Amino acid sequence: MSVTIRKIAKDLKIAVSTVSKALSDSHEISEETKRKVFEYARQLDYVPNAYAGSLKNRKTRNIAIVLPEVADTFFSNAINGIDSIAQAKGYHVMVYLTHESCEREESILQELRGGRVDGVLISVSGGVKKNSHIHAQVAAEMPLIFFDRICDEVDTAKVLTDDFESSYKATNHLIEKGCKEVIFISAAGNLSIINKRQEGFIKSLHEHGIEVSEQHTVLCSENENESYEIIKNVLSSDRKVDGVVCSVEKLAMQVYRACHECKLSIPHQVKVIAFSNLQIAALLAPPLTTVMQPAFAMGEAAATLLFKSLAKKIDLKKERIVLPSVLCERESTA
Amino acid sequence: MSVTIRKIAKDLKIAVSTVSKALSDSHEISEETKRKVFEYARQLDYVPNAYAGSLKNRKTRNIAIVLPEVADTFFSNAINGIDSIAQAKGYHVMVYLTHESCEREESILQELRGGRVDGVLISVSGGVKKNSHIHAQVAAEMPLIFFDRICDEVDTAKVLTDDFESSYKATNHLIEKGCKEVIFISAAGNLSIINKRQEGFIKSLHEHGIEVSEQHTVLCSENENESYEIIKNVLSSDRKVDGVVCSVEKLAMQVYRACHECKLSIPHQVKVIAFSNLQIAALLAPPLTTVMQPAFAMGEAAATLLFKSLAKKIDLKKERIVLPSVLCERESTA
DNA sequence: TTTATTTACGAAACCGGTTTCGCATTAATT
DNA sequence: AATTAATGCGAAACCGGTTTCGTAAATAAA
Repeated sequence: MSVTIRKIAKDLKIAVSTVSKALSDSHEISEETKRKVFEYARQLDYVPNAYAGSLKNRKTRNIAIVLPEVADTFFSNAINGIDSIAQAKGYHVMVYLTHESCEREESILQELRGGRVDGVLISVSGGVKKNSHIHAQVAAEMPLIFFDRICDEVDTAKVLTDDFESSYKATNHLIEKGCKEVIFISAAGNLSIINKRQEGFIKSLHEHGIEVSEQHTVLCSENENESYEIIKNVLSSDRKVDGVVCSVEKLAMQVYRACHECKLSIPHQVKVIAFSNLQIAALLAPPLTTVMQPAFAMGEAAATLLFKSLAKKIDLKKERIVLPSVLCERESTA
Repeated sequence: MSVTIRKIAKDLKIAVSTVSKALSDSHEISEETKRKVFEYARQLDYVPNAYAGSLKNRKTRNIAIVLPEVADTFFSNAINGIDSIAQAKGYHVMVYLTHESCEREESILQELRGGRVDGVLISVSGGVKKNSHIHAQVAAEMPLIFFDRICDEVDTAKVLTDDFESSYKATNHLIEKGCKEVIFISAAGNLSIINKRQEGFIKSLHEHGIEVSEQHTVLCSENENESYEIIKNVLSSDRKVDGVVCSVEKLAMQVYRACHECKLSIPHQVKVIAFSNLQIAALLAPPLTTVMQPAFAMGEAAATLLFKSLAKKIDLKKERIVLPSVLCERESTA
């Protein structure tokens, strides 16, 4: 049995409401009484029940982060950014992993409608089924903010990077370095950010007078080894691919593996650039040129929007924040 | 206003308790009534309030993970392991980052006593202040389980790896590969796992007839660049260090940086082995020999213990699970 | 037929806070 | 001195569920 305000009230022979008001430092209560209550509460090591009050005022001081996975530098840094703001505001963070499953994402969002949290920050899964209706439904009942992997159809706040431009620049970079046969690889799924990146890639090809075909975009799998095999096949084909834009961090590893396996030298035979936030990119063999997203700042921005919304200071529907990515040139594209 | 059982009761002209029982499929309620209630609930898209019931039965179906950081492969994999079990059991996961600060850890644990969660999984911070009394206090009120970074003084369940043995083997490995001047580097903090690893290191030196001095163990900093400088100084000194055991993943990066900077060839001049779960260790220049901890399995084990405890099936005080680490030999120690 | 038991449901307490409102007592105003 | 306002506190409702207990009607046993 933990200590409650009723016990304090009983022991001090005062009303429950008096204790409650005293603890919240209400002006209705005399300094004398407050002192007594605070003193006794401290003595009993009173910790208020986190959810008792949440029934009445509908505030849990919990927020949810819904994302595909945590073992990815972008996401873990984003969590860090969100957490830094949440901790400062005295909020608690719940983490939900979808593992790219739409079904899971759907059931998670469904559950979140039960008032377990005050708001949701989400980076949508890359599964097949579309569940934007669920997103919209949740957003109608509580603040919901997209970060990075957004859902265009849902009318709420979004925090993202300049995917189109940065992918365009990344592709330009490869071509300027002399690549003739560039490919764009992505994992399965129908993600807006990947589409944007692919569009940027295509724009670059167009501008360099390259005729774009389906062969230029390679669709990998969610499974690492499958992706590896697909990449190996493409690289070892007689197309003589000499440039790869990896739209996601995970695939960069498989490209490296494939190049090692096929005895293709990076950057001499194949140049590689990847969207990645890996800190150790500089220590790879060879150091990997990356498009680094401002993951921490995006997390901060998304969380800040959420708390402003909770304080009724803004209308989420009007918010859209775009932060720039940074191209870090290294030896893999030298 | 979300829909509540009271609204359902009112609309259906039956009692609140009837609705509650019907929804929980109680035998007290006729199939006929249950059907009506379920039907209407589905129609209104009823989602029960997550915390209303938690007041009465003291179950939130939330668990907390308290750990130093999330941008570390060990921790992110451990979270994955925990989450996999939690999701299966229908529990929700709250994540708390301490950033190695004891003060933060203390205030987090203090807050958790307010019944926000049903149990805690913790990997303690490496700060200076000792706060095992808080751990003990929390453990007295609710299930608390240590994983990896344990707190010996607190009498509750612990899930860890064979730190002593694996460090002993790692050091043996270096010496067998011909290293004469081996050092052990660790970050600041007073962690049991680091102490164990250091003891294993020292045992190996002893057994190989090496006289152990303070010089053999190098204390780095929490700050990356400070650590880098410290490591660089040691490696470039006239001691001719030719073997490094990194007790934490983060430091391996700094060792690589330092070797590159000082033009020390790995493994020819310096051999490096690190406690690390990095998947891309094999892609570093050169591939890094690692002691891999079973992070996912440890998370699973810890979560499983927690849920057994919540089901009153076990006494946490008697539980202690030790999982073996695996030495992955690569070129950095060739 | 009478009594015992089961079935199906309702009323109300309860969990631990917050908040509204009412009522003394004291202080200020006329 | 009489009226008004402010102060300090208590009783009780409330949030949205669960759970206990009581009871009327239907069924079974005596």
